[in-house]
Amino acid sequence: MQEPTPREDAWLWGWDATPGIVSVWAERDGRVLVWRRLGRDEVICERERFRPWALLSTLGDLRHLGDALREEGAPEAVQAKITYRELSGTGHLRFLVSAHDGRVLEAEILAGVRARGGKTPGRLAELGEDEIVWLPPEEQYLVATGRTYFRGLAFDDLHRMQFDLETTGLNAARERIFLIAVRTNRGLARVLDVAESGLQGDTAEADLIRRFAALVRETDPDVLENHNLHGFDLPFLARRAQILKVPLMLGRAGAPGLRQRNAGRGYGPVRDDAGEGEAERERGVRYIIPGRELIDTLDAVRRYDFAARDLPGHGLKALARHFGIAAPDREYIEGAQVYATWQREPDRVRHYALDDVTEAGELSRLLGGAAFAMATMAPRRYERLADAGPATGILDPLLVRAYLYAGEALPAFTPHDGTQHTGAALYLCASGVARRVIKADVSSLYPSLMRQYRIGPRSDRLGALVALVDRLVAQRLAAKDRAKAAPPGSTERHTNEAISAAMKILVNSAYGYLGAVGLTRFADVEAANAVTAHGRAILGQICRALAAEGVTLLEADTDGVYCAVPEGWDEADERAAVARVAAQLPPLVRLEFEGRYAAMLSHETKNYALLTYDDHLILRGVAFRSIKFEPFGETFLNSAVGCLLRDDIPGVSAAYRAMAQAIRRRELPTAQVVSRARLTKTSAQYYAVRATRREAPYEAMLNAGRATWGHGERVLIYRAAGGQHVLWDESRSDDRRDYDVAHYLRVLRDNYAVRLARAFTPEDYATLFAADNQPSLFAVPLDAIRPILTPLLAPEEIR
DNA sequence: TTGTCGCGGGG
DNA sequence: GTGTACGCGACAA
Repeated sequence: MQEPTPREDAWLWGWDATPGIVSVWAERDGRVLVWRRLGRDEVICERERFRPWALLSTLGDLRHLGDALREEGAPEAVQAKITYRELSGTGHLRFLVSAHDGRVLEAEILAGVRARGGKTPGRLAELGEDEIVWLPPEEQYLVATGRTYFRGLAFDDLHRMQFDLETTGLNAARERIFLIAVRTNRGLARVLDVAESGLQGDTAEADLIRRFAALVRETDPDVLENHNLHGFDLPFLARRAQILKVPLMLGRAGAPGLRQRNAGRGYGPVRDDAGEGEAERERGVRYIIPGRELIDTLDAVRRYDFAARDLPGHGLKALARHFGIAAPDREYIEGAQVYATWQREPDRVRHYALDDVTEAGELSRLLGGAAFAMATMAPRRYERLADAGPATGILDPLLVRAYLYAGEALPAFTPHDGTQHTGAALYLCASGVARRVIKADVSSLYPSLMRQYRIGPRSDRLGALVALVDRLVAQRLAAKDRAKAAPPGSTERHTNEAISAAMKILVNSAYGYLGAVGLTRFADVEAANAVTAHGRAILGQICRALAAEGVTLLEADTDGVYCAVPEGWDEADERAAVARVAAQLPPLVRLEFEGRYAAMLSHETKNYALLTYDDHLILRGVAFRSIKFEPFGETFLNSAVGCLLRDDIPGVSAAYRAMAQAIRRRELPTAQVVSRARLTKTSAQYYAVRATRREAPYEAMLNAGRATWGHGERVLIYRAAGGQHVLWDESRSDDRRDYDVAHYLRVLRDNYAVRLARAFTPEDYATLFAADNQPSLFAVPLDAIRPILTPLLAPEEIR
């Protein structure tokens, strides 16, 4: 492999060492404000100028300038209105033009385009991507200077403020803010609310917003953050401030008010859940403030879950519990109950809101490091990198900067030639119960293949994408080693884990970049297909080689294989077999021993249960875990599948009979049979369609005497004897247990017991899950029943 | 039944 | 000046 060169490090990190940049605010005219943190309590704002630039495919549209257009370095260039430089290579976008004032540059290019006839664009942004590269001013500045955010800073050096609004409802047009909790990573924790002011109505809310803005300015954080900040708190705050005519001065410079920027639908920020009659708000608007970065922890959560896929949901409370950051005395209040609780027990709501901001801050520290680390690499604002897709939002800017740094012309977008995109391989090789299971997988298969076979975009003359992947992989390994060597909980460890996470995201998006035709400049479907073809071949090779080692294949998916090893093997044997298979693979494709399990229930592709050697049950896939499951079903599945994998077959049957009996005798509390529903129709909408189609959640509302409800309300319902739908109130102390026994017995059988069907012959299954307590006369004794494993696919069939 | 759209979050 | 995934439920055909 090639030695690292300074050039490739400049591609990845930029080249200017200016430390401590925490925010950049640039104007089209070439003025830029740069905030730099020099110490814990010192932030300076530097006023600078940069030379706005654009990259054009032709100088034709600037010919009208005559002598006012000069080549860079020419003697007359100093007085020239616009200068240019022709980049090397064969790329399409080859003229780097610049001016003292970006508005002049824009005006002259537009004048030329209009003079050419045909188009009369009002803004450069309307020109085609094959005619021009015209970045937002901050990015022009960062690309041209080689600077990035946060050099020399650790994540905890940032001054981060979390704030959380408590409101009377979700609709900013008619509901109010009555409380704002504020917290920083430096120990501030404060609740501002309307009660403490003694004011009422508009005056109280306006006063609250003013006090909040004053606290932000006084505290002067670098970052404002919260969970769903862009989707709720900022738009709500902006709307209330507008309605109440309160100047909202939250930034470090400029006029009051939040400015908007467009953002795609991907992160779904602003949507008005107002219900009918309410003006639809534009989707995909985000807010920007000079001098402070606005960070939404929901973005970090989505990015994390994109790879990890192990989150129970994306709500703050569930996340905090999942990551173990919820305090033991955490106050919980249902969203819809917050205001009512405030009127009765204000201190509970204050506690609750402080718990919210505390968890948001912890969550940010836990998952926000990757975006922080990306901001030390890519030439974009931190807040943009925090919500950007890794391919179009990060790799693309890195490549554009790399080409300009190399003085190389950029290619035009590759047109879509209709080539079909081909995908990964997925095989279910056997279903049922297997023992002594191991998982072997290739970490980062696709980028490894890109590196191994030097597969990059055809138009990438510099080979920059594959070079970036090389550097990212090497430096990620180094960061992982540094993290491991650092003490747990230390800044050193956190920083290096964040770098590693960021690099992993970028490495894994390199393949997606290739396939994103029309979205990324260097997209190349054929290259992407070459990668997946190699991937399918490698998976097949791994499967056949493992089978030759004597193991039984269970499931193979993209880059990993579950299989069962023969009786008598110990862990050393397992590792040795995987190592022998790994040795047959190309050097950069690293097959790893990922885990070993006592047993596995293979149900369908991507749906299985595993029992670890320390007796933990892992359920994967919608067949085994879903938010829709009734609690009793979840309980039953856990115990029945647990018994199955522990080889306690009578236990499986006992779990079923016990649950059936608990339902039949109504020993099961009603809370165990409720299911969750979200009311997506308002009461009026439901009345309109009720005649044609009745739906359980709404019928439950009506039966409970609730004639009206809002959009988005979450309810718990169950089916009562006689088929009536009933609303379940968690806070109710009495429990009549009037649920529909026959219905829930069917649910137990058809939705839950059926998940174990692959583990048995049909006869044995019927015996184990007999409808009554008396197994049929012909049935075998329970302890004679053995689980089965059914082969579905021979190793030779995996190609 | 099958296909398409829209959601995930916040009070 | 953006742009995502994936699996699911709701709704329409």
